[in-house]
Amino acid sequence: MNSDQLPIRTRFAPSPTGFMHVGGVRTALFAWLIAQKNNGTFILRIEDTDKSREVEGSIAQIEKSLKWLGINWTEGINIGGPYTPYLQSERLDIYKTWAQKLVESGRAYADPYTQAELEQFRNDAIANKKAFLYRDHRPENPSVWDGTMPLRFKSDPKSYKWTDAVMGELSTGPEAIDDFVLIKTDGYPTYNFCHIVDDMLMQITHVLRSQEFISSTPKFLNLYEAMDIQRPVLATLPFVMAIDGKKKLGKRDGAKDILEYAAEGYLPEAMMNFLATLGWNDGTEQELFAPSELIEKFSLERVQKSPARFDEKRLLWMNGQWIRKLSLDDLYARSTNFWSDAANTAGDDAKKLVLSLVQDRLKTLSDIPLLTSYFFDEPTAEWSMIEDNKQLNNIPRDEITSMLEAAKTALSNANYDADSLQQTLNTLLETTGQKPGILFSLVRLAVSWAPFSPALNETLATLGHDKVQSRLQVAINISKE
RNA sequence: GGUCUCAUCGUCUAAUGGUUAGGACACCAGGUUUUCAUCCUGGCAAUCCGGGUUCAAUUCCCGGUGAGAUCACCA
Repeated sequence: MNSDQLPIRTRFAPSPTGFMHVGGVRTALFAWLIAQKNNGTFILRIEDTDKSREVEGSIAQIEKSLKWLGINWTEGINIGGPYTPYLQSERLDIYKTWAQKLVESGRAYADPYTQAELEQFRNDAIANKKAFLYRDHRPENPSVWDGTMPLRFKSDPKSYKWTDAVMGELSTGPEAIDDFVLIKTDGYPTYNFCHIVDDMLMQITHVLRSQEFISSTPKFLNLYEAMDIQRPVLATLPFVMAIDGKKKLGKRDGAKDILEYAAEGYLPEAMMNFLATLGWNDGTEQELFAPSELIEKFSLERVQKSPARFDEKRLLWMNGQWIRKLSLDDLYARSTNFWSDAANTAGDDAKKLVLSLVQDRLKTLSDIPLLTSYFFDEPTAEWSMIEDNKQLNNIPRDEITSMLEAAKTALSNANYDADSLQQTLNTLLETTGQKPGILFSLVRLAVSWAPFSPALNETLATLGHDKVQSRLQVAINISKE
């Protein structure tokens, strides 16, 4: 807790067991924000000590996810730093050294029992309605640890009170402390042991982790004492819950890969904003925070203690807000992978112009094809759209035809800029004596055959004279059938 | 079962020993010469329950209830 004067160093230390979901990313984000805010260092360490759970390609996936969000590490995997290596499987000698120290100080011993014997102890405890504690079965004269048996921590059960930077005052009784395994028989350390060693050696000042670790914290406190090391600031983050479930968001419960959101056209700014404000706020009524504002304003003290549901509707709204904040050039640069094939045959200027019309209508970048298709592809006329339209469904066919013809004539001589076209359309309203709700609806459908589109004058201007003329002619022909 | 944590609108949250308990998302209704979106206006909607302390409790205390976590040679 006396880490205030030290340079702030935080870490994110995931296991390579698959993709990253929003819960994990939020933990990384908060740790990163603390480091950024304090001009500290954010470290990426990989905890690959369970070979059976390892998933091929996970590390690359984790790196890609963090990079997409803009969470950059300046020390760690693939970068190096003063405490290399940052892959735990390459640090086995280090853990062995520290384990040996515990053996020598009498705080670790070889576990003589088989799995079956352990199982028996456990079952007996359950049968007697007692909590199972390994330390009730400590061997009297443990043999020398040669690596063929698990190495266990010889705990010193006691009550603890400690302060968590998020949760506040926490306490437990001695029952929470047991002799846990430090080194497994495969030679790898357990998380419980190696993260303590690494955090110490890597000079980590703030340890942020998710709520499931709160009940193992007393074990860590006990080990810190046994190893005589000053513990870092501990911060426990509440869970991110699935929106419909009551369980923490996890891969089994349908949590999505963060990169799926990228593929669906969410902006990293929106995702970061959303995750940061899921369980944190700055005390004002501000909802939208740019990354730089988050860095400036974030604090662990204002992190919520209770779990939060992951509300994708709020994320969607936020994404729309962030899309609208982008300059057209920036938006265009980010839209590269989202255009339809037909759109991609058009030039940059054409696409950019269309994009400017739909920017306010986008919730995600993947809405682009749906909102812009008729600018690049000839739409298929669906007369039912006129028959089902509540403004148009009572109008006789011949009147529809004559309106379309009048529009075609008026527009054939128009100047194709938005202002002139609005003039033309207004004049057309007068000459036909129609209400805008009728005439504009009809023309809009005839040139787009889309359920929605930008303002009519802008749509026409963007389509251009030739497309407008030919599409109106198609509509006229159908109206006469 | 043991241990531990949490509890304000449907959701994310603000606030305070005295407020009409505020904002945002979602939803509903109206407005902006068509539609959809944006934008604007309005509406709906919350302090888990019971005791105590107090002139006053959503806020402090205790007890319930509910929810969650953990009890691995996983992290």
